[in-house]
Amino acid sequence: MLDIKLIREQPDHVKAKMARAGTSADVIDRILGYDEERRRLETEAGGLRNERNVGSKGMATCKGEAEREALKTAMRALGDRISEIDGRLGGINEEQSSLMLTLPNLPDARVPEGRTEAENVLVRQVGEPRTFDFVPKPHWEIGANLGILDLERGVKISGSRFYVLKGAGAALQRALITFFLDLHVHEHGHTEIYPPFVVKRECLVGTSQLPKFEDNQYHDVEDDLWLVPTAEVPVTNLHRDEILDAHKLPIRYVAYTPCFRREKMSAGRDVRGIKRGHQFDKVEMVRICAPETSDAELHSLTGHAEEACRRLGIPFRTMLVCAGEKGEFNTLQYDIELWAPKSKGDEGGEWLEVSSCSNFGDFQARRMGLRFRREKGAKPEFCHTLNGSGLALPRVMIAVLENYQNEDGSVTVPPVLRQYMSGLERITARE
RNA sequence: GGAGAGAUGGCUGAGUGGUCGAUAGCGGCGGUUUGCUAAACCGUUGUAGGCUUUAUACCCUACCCCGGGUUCGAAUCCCGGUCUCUCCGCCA
Repeated sequence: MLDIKLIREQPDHVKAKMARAGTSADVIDRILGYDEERRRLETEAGGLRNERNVGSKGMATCKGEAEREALKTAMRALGDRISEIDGRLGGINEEQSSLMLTLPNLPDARVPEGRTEAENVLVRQVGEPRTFDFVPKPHWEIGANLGILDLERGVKISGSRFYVLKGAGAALQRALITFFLDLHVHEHGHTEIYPPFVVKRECLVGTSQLPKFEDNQYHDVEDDLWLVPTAEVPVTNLHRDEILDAHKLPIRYVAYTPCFRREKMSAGRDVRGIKRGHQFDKVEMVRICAPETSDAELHSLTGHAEEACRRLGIPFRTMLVCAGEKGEFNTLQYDIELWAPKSKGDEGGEWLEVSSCSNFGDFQARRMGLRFRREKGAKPEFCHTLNGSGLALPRVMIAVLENYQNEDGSVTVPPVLRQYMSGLERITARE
């Protein structure tokens, strides 16, 4: 959420920045209209309340009965006017705040211009795609041949875009999760969190999935609980409505959770394999910090995600995401992509997005009342929040299977994962 | 799931219709005293909006879990909800 004062004082600046991501400026004018009306009514109601408070105090020390009745009548009239104004105020507040909740964030000046993925800017690439001396297979074939990935039975029990991992496939996923957690906890200084996998509505509002992306969420209507689409939601909301001591910042959390997404919009896209499903596992890093350190935090966060890729020994590249492609609620976003040589089947390989590292500035913090205090007696200020995957599992699985495949159909286990797989060096077909 | 109790400032805990943003204690902060520490004493100590103003000053308003209601007036009375605790039942 943006600061209403900023909108009020620099509307043209706000409009110009929002235009970069293709957002219309009309909504700003509507908000300003509501804001002006709101403040006018609040001032009016405040004055009337003051009048009533003074009058009511006089009531206790009133002398004559006639005077008392007259005062009572006058106060009752005042009360009626106040409730009338409050009624209008309630409506206006609701209109204004629901508009405020739909506004995007203002992009950082470093966000490149552009509408599509093609306009993202390459920041760095590490490693070169492997050249094969045999014809490599896509992961769905590798997985099926090894008996570690069962797409058909996933569909049978849960519907399209669900899959089953089996044997060494399930173990590989578990190894990746543990590897990522250990890396970010023991070497990158994060505290591990195990959060609930369902949250209240207000949490989704806090991190901005609601109201905008309601149709992408799995929602239990009976208890109004929502399956988390990412660990970002429960973990960032851990400190909602809190005022943190400055010396506790930055807070660095890492959490493994499954993620649930309807992905209604993308029917027909990325249908082959396990690239895009309704349920996937992810290890997510979340940071809460003071405003002046969030840029450094974003870069360390991105570096930590890159390190996970580096240790897997798979080529990756880091992209600075352009205005039209980045998440509309962050200020700056880096995507990290792992090379997958046959992910598009006969069309060949592609860079798979396995992490998205974003700085949200105070946007989420405002929505969830997440503040900190620099020192005793100082005014509370909004924190900055960030998050980034470290990493998203199915796509890492794709990259591992496709990059580490051998001519005989087996898959070499990346050295860094072997300690998490009872020393297994190679996944081969089994009964 | 059943029965009962409760929710008040950073914490503990008073307050049952007006003089209550709220007694008191603890903690915190400032000060006095003081070889040091401790103790004692004095003072101070919430959030947000109106509101960027020379000023974190003054003033006004709201907030005692949340939402409604009664009333001239609600922390206090009534209704609904949420959460917590105790006991019982059930269960990884």
